Amino acid sequence: MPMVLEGDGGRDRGESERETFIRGARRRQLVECAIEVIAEVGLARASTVRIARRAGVSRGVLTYHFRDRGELIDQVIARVYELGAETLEPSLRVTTTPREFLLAFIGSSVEFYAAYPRHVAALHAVFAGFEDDAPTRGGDRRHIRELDRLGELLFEGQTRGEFRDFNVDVMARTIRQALDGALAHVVAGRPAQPYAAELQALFDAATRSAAPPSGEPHEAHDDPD
Amino acid sequence: MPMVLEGDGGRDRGESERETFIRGARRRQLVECAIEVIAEVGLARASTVRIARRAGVSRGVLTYHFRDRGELIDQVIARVYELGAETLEPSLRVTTTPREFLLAFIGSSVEFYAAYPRHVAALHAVFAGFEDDAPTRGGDRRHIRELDRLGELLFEGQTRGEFRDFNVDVMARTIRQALDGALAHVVAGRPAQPYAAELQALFDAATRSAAPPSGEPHEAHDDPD
Amino acid sequence: MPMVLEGDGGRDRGESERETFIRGARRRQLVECAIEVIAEVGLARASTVRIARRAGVSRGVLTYHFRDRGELIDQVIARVYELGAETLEPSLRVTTTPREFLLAFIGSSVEFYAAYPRHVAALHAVFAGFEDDAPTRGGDRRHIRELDRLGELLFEGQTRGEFRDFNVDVMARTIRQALDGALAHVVAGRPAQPYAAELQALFDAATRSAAPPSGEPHEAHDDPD
Amino acid sequence: MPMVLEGDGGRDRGESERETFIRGARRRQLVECAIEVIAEVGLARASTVRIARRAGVSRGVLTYHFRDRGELIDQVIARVYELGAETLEPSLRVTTTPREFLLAFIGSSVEFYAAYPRHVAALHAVFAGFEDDAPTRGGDRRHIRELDRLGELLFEGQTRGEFRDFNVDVMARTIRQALDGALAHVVAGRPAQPYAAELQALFDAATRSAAPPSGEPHEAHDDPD
DNA sequence: CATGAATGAGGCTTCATTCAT
DNA sequence: TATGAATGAAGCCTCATTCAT
Repeated sequence: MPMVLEGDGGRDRGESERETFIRGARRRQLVECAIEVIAEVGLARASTVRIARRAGVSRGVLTYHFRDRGELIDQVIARVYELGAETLEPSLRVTTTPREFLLAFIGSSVEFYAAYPRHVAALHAVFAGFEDDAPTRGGDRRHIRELDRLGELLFEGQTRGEFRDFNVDVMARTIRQALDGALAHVVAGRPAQPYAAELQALFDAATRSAAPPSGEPHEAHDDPD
Repeated sequence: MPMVLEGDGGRDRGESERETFIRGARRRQLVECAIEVIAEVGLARASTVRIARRAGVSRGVLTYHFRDRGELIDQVIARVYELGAETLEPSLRVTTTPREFLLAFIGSSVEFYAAYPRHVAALHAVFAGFEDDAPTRGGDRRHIRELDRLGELLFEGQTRGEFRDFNVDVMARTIRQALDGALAHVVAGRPAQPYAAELQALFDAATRSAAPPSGEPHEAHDDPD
Repeated sequence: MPMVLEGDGGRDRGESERETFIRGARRRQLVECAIEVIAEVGLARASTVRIARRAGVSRGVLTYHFRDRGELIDQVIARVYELGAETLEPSLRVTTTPREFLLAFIGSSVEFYAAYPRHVAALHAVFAGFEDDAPTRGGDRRHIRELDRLGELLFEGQTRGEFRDFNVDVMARTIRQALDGALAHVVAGRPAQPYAAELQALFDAATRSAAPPSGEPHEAHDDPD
Repeated sequence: MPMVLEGDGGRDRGESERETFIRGARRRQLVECAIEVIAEVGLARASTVRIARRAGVSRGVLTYHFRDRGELIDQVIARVYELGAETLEPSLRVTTTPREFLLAFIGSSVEFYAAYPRHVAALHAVFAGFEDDAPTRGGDRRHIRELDRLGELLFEGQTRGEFRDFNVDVMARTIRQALDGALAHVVAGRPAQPYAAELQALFDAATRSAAPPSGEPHEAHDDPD
């Protein structure tokens, strides 16, 4: 979940275009509080009362600004994605090859985690808790789109000959999972940069197309789907 | 969490209440039901009433056989670890080098997921939900031990020269995360074997030391010392 | 409640005259366990499971020997009254005047508490908890009879001129309450004999018919009923 | 427990949540309902649902206004102590000697019981039920303070020569118990005043020193020192 | 805009009791 | 006689939500 490749920065834009400024500010503030609480106690324990208490407002405010607890959670997701996009995009834009992109993606993702550990932890907790909620939620689709996007880049690398002939979906998913692992590391308060460097080296080694020795160490490159 | 390297097979066995055979059978049956429900709806939504309904018994039966919801969950953890140990051990015992061990570990882990997708999904859900529950749970320590164990093997591989000079903790954590990804894939009903093969290739590439002698990528070179 | 003037020693005699000896022994043992548990944790928390555990038997045994939890409690009451009668009667029989009787009654009651603090505490807890149970319980009536009995003796003392002209019911009730206070003192582990001596002096002073000074310190000796 | 010598009138007032007027009124109303229910069925059977039903509100209202059932009970205790202090203080303030104080204390205590029989019965039930609940409760300490206070007065009476040389703790405890007996009498619907007069006479007789000068039983002899 | 008040569903647990063996 | 197994009622609590002000 922590992978953020694109962000539309506040969905619902246009749903009620005439958002008063104060209303918007209030909403953002509440979303920040929700993020903190979720990061600290998990999604299930992040009750509206707890979030309201953190914000120093009454319970009703939440249901006033957000029709639903669900909508609040959606805004949490949107906010973190927005932040993620802001953080990642500059680094990614300057890359020129798939390999560079991959390394930059890993590196700036971890940097993002280090810069906003609570935000990302909250997002992670939200996705981890979604098995408990309604099966289809806003963020999930975004999530899928991300996997697709990373997949496209890996595929492009293979086409260019930069990457070896791995299954793109497996690799994309594994990268995502590896970054989740980095998140746990960072959230635990341990140094981010070395972890990022290790991951970069790991996936560089895992993807690069050094002439594979004959003898086929492992079978099957069939589409695992 | 899906990594299972060791299992003590039924914790608390004989703790002052001798296990009647029938009692043991009932408990196992209830644990299986709990596993199914947790796998389907997640830990938080796996209420005692839902589990009891699944088992076709009254709610009280659960608190009769398990002092606590917590104890039931503990038994779920124990059961899956037990199964995992049974499944993995044979494959792992016959390995002779760290690399073989690594590949076998990945391969038979995914096999395990394919054989017991619901069980492993339940275990995964349990650990995912633990951030919300009491911080220290029985299975958690087991978990740590696993990471240590895998780390030791990776280190041994580096010592023998089979593996390159990566950070052992990062690699171990990443492997674990990658297997979690495999679990999601398998639970979604997609073929396990090709996914396993891809992961083996991925981590083989990610771990192997420089260019091994051609023709023999890096076959078991049992330290002749 | 701790006042015990008469005991019929095991009511229900004749209800099932052919009580096997073993059955009777079992029942007595269970009653003793119930007494201990009630004395320790109070009536409300003295659940059948706790009592059974204390006795080292299964829960079913209780409902086997006693149709009801209520019947078990009744037996507890009966047992303590029985003990009380055994303890008090010798002391009381040798008295020859109402004043002697009163002092002996107070003294041997407190001795009884000191000899069987847990039993008496259990009885006390049972009566304290009865407001929660069915309003009319076996022991209650016995209780009333006791008050009557003490009242008769006080009245006899007044007739003989040994006692002053107090209201008999009020005095009887107050003596009973004072003994309850002694029970709390004894159960708390503090020395019984001095407390008894003080109570004897107190009620000796309160009842004796020294020529009351004119001037009427207090009005109304009307029947307070 | 029915002895009320001092009351701080509403504990916890202003504890971080300022008492809205309406909120305060609601709370008081609910406390009154709780008092009625407890007086009628005892503490153990005074479930939240019963209290809510009595108040004509939903169960949730209770946990909305009182974090806990325990807090509600605490408020019951506080309320009755508050009432007791209001009732007793005027009578006690005008006394000038320990003996007067003792008689006024007994008299106005019973008056209090007669004025608020249900309230006092509830308090009594609460304390009777506390052996089953958490051992240390708010009101308990207040209780101890009362015994101490009465003890001090008795001691002062001995020092002045008004009272004979009894053990102060035993006498204080016995007075308290005697008042409990009066409560039972009053709650049963029988006339309070004659009972009070009897108790006054009883403890006057029980405490007074030797034979006081005839004609003036023992009128206030303010220590002229 | 904001709040306090109220609601009712849902969850976990304890417990007395019944039943089949 | 004794036991383990099972049941269902009742209690307390948390929580998301609605409503009137």
